[in-house]
Amino acid sequence: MNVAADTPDQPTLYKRIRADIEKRILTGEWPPGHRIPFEHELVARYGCSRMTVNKALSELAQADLIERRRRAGSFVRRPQHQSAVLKIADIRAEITALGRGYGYELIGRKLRAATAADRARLGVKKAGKVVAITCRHSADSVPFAVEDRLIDLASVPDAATADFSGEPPGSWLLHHVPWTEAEHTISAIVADDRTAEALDIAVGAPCLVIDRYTWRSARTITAVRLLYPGDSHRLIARFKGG
Amino acid sequence: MNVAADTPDQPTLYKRIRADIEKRILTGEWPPGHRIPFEHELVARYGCSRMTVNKALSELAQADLIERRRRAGSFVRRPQHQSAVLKIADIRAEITALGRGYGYELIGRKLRAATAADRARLGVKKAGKVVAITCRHSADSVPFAVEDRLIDLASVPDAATADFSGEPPGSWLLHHVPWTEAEHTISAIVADDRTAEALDIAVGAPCLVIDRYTWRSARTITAVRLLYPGDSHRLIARFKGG
DNA sequence: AACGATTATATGTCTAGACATATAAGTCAA
DNA sequence: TTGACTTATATGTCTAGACATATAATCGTT
Repeated sequence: MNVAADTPDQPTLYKRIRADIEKRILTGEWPPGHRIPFEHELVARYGCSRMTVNKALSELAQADLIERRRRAGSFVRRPQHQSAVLKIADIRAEITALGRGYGYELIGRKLRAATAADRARLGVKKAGKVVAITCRHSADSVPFAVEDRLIDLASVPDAATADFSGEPPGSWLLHHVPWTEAEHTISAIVADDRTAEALDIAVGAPCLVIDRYTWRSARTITAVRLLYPGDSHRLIARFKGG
Repeated sequence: MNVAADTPDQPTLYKRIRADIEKRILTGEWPPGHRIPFEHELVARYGCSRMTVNKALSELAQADLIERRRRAGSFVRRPQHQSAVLKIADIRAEITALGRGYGYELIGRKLRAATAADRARLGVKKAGKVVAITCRHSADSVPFAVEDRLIDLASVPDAATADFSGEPPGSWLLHHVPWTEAEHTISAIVADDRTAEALDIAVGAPCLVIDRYTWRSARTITAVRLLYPGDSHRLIARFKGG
């Protein structure tokens, strides 16, 4: 009954069905708009029950490779082309992955009542206290990135007493505030005097900027700006689409 | 039997189970490492069959919110923190989304045998022909981005005769080569003479650079470099993690 | 030709079982 | 204490059905 009973079915059947279809889509054998065989046809082809086929197709639909339409069938989707997965690694992990020695240095730390600028940056309206932190990450003692961060104490009271001289605030927050959401904005600037000195680069040299705004259940946690020397740092994003 | 029989079960049951668990994770009620109720416990709680619970948990595992371990149970995962979804829209879509008028201008187009530099950029070893294109995208007649592209004719023969004077090569490729994979590298540079003139910005002004390398079934299609004025362009990436 | 009602059908969800399998935990011997 | 063996159990996959539902296609009427 099973057409492929002779092949070594190491992966489970539904995974094989999913891989078979994905391959045909990715190689272009089934171009966008092509109708995939109906579930009952795949049931006949693979000699399995409908639930098994359904699981394979559901996962393909979840991955946006196909679109499923009631009564009509399942169709290969037009490539999406707009979303890529961007790896924004922890800076320490990034540096150690390069086989270089990680260094961290706290430059400044202030606890203050939120100024108007602080509130705008955090996107909060109510007055409150914040911690402002400036620090530097280095690779083999060469400046790698400078970090300028604001933490909302209303959301993370523990940050008031935390000691950031030994542990970077990003890492501290990761262990104290689980499951946040964030938005990154990537842009480019040229180094001003302060930035140039902190990164040990020339004034006017290009810098890659990552602004990260983090919240948790609609509550602001932290806003951070990371500045990287533009000629030495790269962000990699991969995607599947068109 | 169904505990929530009184609630309006608009979404299907497995979606409600998934949403219930996701909410507890995202609010921190179930922190990383916490063991989620066993499938048989959820079966009892929701009064449904195991397959329904299993579908909910499988999707949560696929989204990396939980980790499933045989014999041990399902556990809330530590936030990932490294992957964000980056929206890299089609430039025309991006400009029209801003409510501005899109303009396109072909600056140069050459068909030539691949030089050593071309082969390095495309990541191919064999000699062959390529099309090199330089063009500019503008918003309300203001330069928005300059594009410098190489297309491998061995993979896309039609590009040899395509007319790129009216249609941007990115858009043309999208309609002629379905389902590709790509890698983006984002960096920052300062504008040199040529770039400054093309973007109508000052020499030494910061530029955001996106290098996109596209392939299809292990076959190179195109390599493109997009240069944006660094102070006016922003890339946004969203993610769920820590 | 245009519109409204009916029907057929592919997907969406669910059930109540089944056996496979990895592995945590317990057992026992060296 | 350690290592080898056994056992219990939670997940992984699958079946052979079922009914619900959205909608493409058909039919009938104006």
